[in-house]
Amino acid sequence: MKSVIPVTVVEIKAACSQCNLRELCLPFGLDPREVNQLDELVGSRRKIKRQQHLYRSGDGFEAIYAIRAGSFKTDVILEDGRDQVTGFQMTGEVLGLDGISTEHHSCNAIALEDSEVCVIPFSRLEELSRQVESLQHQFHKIMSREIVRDHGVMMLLGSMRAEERLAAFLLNMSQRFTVRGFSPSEFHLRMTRDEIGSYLGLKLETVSRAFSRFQEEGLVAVQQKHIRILDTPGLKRLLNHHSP
Amino acid sequence: MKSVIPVTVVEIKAACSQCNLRELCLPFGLDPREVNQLDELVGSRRKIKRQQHLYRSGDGFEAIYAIRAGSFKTDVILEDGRDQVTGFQMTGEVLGLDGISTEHHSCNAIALEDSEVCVIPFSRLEELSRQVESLQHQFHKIMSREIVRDHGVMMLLGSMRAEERLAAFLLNMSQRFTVRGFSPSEFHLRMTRDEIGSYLGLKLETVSRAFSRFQEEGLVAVQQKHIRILDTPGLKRLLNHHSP
DNA sequence: AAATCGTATTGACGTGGATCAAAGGGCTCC
DNA sequence: GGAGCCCTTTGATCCACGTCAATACGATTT
Repeated sequence: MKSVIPVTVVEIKAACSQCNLRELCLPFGLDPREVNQLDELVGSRRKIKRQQHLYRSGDGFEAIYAIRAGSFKTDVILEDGRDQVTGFQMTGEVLGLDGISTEHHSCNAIALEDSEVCVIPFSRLEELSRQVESLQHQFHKIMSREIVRDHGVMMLLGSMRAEERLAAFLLNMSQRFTVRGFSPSEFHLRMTRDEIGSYLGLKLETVSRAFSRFQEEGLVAVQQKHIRILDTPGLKRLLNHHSP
Repeated sequence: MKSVIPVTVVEIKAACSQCNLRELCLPFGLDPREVNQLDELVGSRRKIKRQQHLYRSGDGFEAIYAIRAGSFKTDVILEDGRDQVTGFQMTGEVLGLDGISTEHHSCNAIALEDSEVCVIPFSRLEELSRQVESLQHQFHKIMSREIVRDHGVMMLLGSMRAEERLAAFLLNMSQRFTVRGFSPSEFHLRMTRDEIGSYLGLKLETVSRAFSRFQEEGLVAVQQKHIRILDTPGLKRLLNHHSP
C-alpha cells in the first residue's frame, strides 16, 4: 500500500470563455452571454499529479470535472482485486457522471500525467441548466455520448479479437488527437501496456505482441509509448473484414 | 379463472399517476402535482410485438421510451454482420438514451415479447425538466445509472470467466425481478441462449454448458428458459472468489 | 398426431490468448 | 548521471472457450 500523498488543490478561477477547449466541452453551443454564466458556476480548477486520484469509488458526489490539461483513466475494482479500466479521458472530456446515480462515485479517476480539471459543482450545474436551454441540451448530449461510447467498448470486448481491439483503440486515439489539433498519425500514449490491456480485456503480453505484429506488417511504427500510424486504411480493414 | 370483460379500445392517455411502475421510472421522487404535469407530456403508448423493433440504429431521435409491459434487448451491429447485445431492459426502464448524442439512434431496440412502451417526446421532456427540478434530477439519475450499468458490463466482459459472467447475469436478473415484485429465485428468461451469449461475450454453447454445470452443482434448476435459483450465496461466491 | 422449425444440449477437437519465465530497455528519482 | 525499478518484449507451454457436428427437445402449425 502506498503512503498518502498530499493532494495539491490550487483554486484558480476557471474561464470557459477563454478556454480553447470550449468547442469540445460543456460550453459547446452556448452564446457568449451564456458562456459567461457558466464561467461563474465553474468555481475552481484543481491540479492532479500523475498517478493521483481525482476521485475514488465510494467518494461522495458533488461535482463533475472537465479536463483542462492532461489525461485520466477510470477504473472499477472488484473485491478480489481484479480491476477493469473503463475508459481513458482527454482534454475537454467530462469526468464524474457515474456519481449522479447514487450520489457516490462508482469508479476511480486517476491522472495518467500531471493534469488539471475544472470543478463543476453539480447542483449548480443543474440549476443553471434549468435556465439555459442550450447548456441543458449540451449536458444531455455529453451523457448520451458516454453511453454510446460504452456500447462501443462492449462491442469491442464482446465480439472482437485481440488485434481488432487494438486497431480500434489506435484509431480511436488517433481520431481524438486529431480533434484536439494534434497529428492523426503520430502521438504519445500516456498509459502502460497493462492499462491498455485492462481496457481491451487482454493481458499486457497480448497487447505487446499485437503491437509487434502491427509493426512487422508495416501498419504502425511503435517505440515504447510513441506511436506512428503508417497505414490507417490497413488498420480499418482489420476491423471490418472479419476473417474467421 | 378470470372472465374476459370486453373493453372498448381507445387511445388511452398514458397516466404515470396511475402506473404501478412509477417508483422505478421517470416519476420517481415527483410530488403528485408534478406527476400530473408529466402525464400531460407522455402523449401516447405504443405496442410492440415480439421480435419487432421499437427503433433501429440510424433512426432519427425524437423520443425516449419507458417500458410499461414486456421486455426488450438492445444491440449494435457491425458492417461485417457481427452483433453485440448491449442490454436487456425490463418494465420501468428507459430506452433510447443513446439517441440524444447525435439526434440518431445508435443501436436497435427489439421486443423480446409482446410489449408496450410510453412515448416521451424528448424536447418536451427537456422543457418540463427545466421547470420541474425533481424531474430533471431523476432523469439525470437514470442516465447516470445507465453509465454505471455499462461499466459493470465492461468489468464482466473484460475480466470475468464464463461461469462468473453467467452467475453475474443470473443474480442481476434475480435482483431486477425482485424489485418488480416477482420471485427472486424463480423466473422465466425471455431471451435465447444465443442472446445471453452475445450479451456476455460468449458462444451459445458455452452458455448452455455453464447452465448445465450450475445444475450439476446444485446452484440452479434449469429447464429451458425457466430458471430456479437454488443457491444464491453459492452463485455470489463464484463471483467474488476468483480462483486462478 | 405428425411435420416443421427454431432452440437447446452434449461431445470431440482446435486455437487464440493466458500464463509462466527470462532478459533487455528506459524512466524516475535521487 | 547513475542506480534501481518499472515497463516492455519475446519465447514456450497450457487451457478455457470456440468451432464443428449430431441429436434432442418444445412450440406451433396443419
